[in-house]
Amino acid sequence: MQSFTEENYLKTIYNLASKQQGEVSTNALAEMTATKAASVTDMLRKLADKELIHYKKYQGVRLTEEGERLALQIIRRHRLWEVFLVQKLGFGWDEVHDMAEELEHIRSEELVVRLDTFLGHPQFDPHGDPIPTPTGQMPEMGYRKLSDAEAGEAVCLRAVMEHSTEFLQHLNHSSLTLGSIVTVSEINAFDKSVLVQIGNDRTVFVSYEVAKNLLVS
Amino acid sequence: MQSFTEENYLKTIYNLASKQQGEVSTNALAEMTATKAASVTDMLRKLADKELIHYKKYQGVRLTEEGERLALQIIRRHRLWEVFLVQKLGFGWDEVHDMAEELEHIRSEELVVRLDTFLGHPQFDPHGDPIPTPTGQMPEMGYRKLSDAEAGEAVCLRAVMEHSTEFLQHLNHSSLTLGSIVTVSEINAFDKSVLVQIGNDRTVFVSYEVAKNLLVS
DNA sequence: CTAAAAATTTAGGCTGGCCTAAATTTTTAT
DNA sequence: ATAAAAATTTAGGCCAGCCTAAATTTTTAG
Repeated sequence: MQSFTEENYLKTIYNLASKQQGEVSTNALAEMTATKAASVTDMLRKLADKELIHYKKYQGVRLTEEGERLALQIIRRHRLWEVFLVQKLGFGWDEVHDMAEELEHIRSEELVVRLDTFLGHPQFDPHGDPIPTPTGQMPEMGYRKLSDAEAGEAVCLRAVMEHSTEFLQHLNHSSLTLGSIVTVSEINAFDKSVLVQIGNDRTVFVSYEVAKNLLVS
Repeated sequence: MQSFTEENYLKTIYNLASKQQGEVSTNALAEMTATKAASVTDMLRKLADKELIHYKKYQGVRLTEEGERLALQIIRRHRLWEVFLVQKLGFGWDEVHDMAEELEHIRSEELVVRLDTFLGHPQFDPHGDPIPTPTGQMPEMGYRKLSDAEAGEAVCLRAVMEHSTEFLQHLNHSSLTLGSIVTVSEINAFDKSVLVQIGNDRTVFVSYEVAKNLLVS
């Protein structure tokens, strides 16, 4: 049985690893967990002793199979609770992260099973992220970034890569909603910003910074 | 802001205080929190420093107004989550205590407000305990114990005073359900056990130990 | 290729919440 | 009234998870 803190490290290692290739660095973990590198090193020794990570000094870190299984279990819980908070309690997608961060640690297999059923076995959380299966598989979505689309293309907004309140509220203001079909009408050659058309009437300016964090298909 | 552990002490002090008059003892707290008396003393000093309890050495402990407000807030959360687990997720009333024990510590005012609305502003939890109001009032129910009823009386089962899985499962087996009207048909003079009639056909034996933990009106 | 910079680990220390053993206070029984 | 028993507190210590400062290793720049 892992502590709250150990679970957070596993989840964070998974999330960082999925954004790059190779090992995850101590510093990156320190930044994500809002602690210092020395504290991370302590915890890595502990997780390595429990065989939840592969760890060689100075060489970064990688989850073991068991570590990945646990990480995916925690991410599954997190995403299911986010669905609950948005769909059942009516929170905005920009409000639920911190609460889900706490709810994900509630220790009960049965609770997750029943929550999943109650929610109708959702496939995606409110940010478009796929919900890992009960057996610990992360569905591969094969989305592209909006910033990689070509002018003239019509694409569907599928997910966000950035979960901060500020980013999500910015999308709210721009009427950029998951599930919308948008047409890329113009790509600025200088700053790579994008003009997209939503429906027939509305044209929205999307900066490169934003477009890089929007996944489409 | 209180720690998880501090919240548990406040809740436990409230619960013990409501079952007796006067101050709550260190030993009683040690038993309820499954720790040792010395550890309780440590925590009492801390809570007294924060002015959440009135505490004089060797004299037992009592909540301050602020302490009681916090305790009732935690109890409110606990009972709302129990309603959620039973009514929305379909858990049995004998299965939800430990999960609610964790859920009650999730830190979000807004979450409690929305959960309450989602559940339709319930007045009682699945064990018949009243849910404290948002402003921190504990509704007074004025129930009696079944063990205090007289032969011939018809009473309604309202709540249980013991929340252990074993006790609740025993009630399940005996078809003693909250809301049922039962008639006390006989009180054994020797062991104070009770025979109650449920509906027209069924007669159930209720030991004094059980009758003492059933509240009726 | 090497020296400086960056990243990481080690050493030693802190706090919260727990423990045991010993000391102290209160209660109970004679 | 007082001695024994029970309850409580104090003293000192442990572990998890964090910290800073110093030491070490790796990476990078010239």
